[in-house]
Amino acid sequence: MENVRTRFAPSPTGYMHIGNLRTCLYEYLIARVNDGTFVLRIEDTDQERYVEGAMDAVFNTLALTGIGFDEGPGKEGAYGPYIQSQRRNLYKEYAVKLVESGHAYYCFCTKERLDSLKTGDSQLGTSFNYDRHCRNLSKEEIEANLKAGVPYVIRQKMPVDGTTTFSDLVYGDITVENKTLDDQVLLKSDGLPTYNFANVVDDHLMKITHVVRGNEYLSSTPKYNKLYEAFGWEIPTYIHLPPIMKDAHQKLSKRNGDASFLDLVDKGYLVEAILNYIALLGWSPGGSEEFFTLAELEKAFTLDGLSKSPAIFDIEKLKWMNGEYIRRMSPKAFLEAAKPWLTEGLGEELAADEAVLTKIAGLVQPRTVILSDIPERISFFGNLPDYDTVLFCHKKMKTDEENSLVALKELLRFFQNYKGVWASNDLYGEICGLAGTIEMKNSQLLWPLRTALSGRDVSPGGATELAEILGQTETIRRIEIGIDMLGG
RNA sequence: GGCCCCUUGGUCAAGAGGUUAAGACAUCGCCCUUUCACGGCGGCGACACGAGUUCGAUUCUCGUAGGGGUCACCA
Repeated sequence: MENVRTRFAPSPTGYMHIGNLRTCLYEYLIARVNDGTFVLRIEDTDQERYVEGAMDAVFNTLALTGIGFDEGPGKEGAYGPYIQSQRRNLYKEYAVKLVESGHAYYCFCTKERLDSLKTGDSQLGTSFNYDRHCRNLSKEEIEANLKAGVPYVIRQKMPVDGTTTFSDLVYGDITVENKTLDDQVLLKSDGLPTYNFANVVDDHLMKITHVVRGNEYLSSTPKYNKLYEAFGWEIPTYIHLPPIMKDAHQKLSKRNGDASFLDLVDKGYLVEAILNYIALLGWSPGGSEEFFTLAELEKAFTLDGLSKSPAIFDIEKLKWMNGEYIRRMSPKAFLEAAKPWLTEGLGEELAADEAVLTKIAGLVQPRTVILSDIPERISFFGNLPDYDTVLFCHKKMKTDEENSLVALKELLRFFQNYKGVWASNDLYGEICGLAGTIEMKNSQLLWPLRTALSGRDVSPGGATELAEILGQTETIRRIEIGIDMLGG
């Protein structure tokens, strides 16, 4: 089999959103699974829409995800350059070739004429198609216009009747009537190619075998095929992907911050989890295994698992998967990843204590869904928040303000005299023992303790786990505060 | 509006003529438990509709409805 070559061809007009990334991922995987080549090509022929920094976003995203390209900017292969603006002089030659072979023609129509055609059409409620005014100009007219320097574009000459059928790997065979095909512009009056034209020329020149893109291109694909045929080039395999939706009606858009890959990373989603989740949006591995690393996807990916219908981006499932990835990390890896967030929650000073940091990380790891949850949940370690004494009342724990006060007084005495090992398990055992001797339920000591230590209705870890981290002095101080608040 | 595409629970999705129509997320309940979370067990919940083909259609065909895409000298 010939060498499979796929390409990711972003235009630098904004950041990478989840939909772009998924397309990129699939293109990469199709190459990998076939031992093929993955090419990165930057399509920047529209100078007006160019966005500063957009190229960096592409490179950063690829670097972060581990999706490596085999050829592209900075990694020249045999078919460069890989930035379209650096190929600008290449396309005209091909457009002219098409004119000569009778598959395209010069068009001298003015913008004004085209505009009036359009408004006429929209009044009729029909779609706009160029009226082919210049399609049959005489040789003399063309020569004269060119000589006089009249601005022109080159248009593709579409067949007037018959049908065109193309084959897509996910959508099957699709047939359209040729009369619906517009004589589209190939070369703009500035001498640069349109996207559709540059795409075909570049894909051919770069020997792309599998064209993977969003299904919004489904309706222009017949025009592509006519171009390939006109040149006598081999038509690539098409793989059109359904969109990723924000809800039932709207595609994920660049406007929405959540749709940006880099934003999700900033919010504390793990790169691996995002990649794994989006791989599953529009592709099914067949079995029931849902967890795939990039390396595993490179082996497991199959074209027949691709779906035709749009998928809604479900942040809830991503969250779940992110939590799973976090729980599967080694404590060391988690500490590493969570460090900035832990520091934010604890403050520089407390976070500098490696032992404390490690313990808190241990408490927080099984409870974390996204990293950005962390700071808020652990801030009480550094500063006891103001809290209301109703927190001491818990029906199931059988506590109220009255018996909580009793409990805290007992606990204060206990901690003041405690000489044993300052570790959660030891403390837990001792406190349960104490409960027995003063005839209270374990929970009637533990709940008030946890409340006094955290000032929160929920905390990552139980009473003695918090005490272990807080240390004896701080534990005593917080119990005294609790007693004070309960009017003791 | 023309043309093209899509349609299995709230969401992602298996299934490709005969299944009690998988699984996952979410949700609900129970258990575990020093709060929360984790974990375990269980519940609720779907083939858009109508014809046709067939002994039999979620699965094939045609319509209808709903949704999406596309109709630029943008990509």
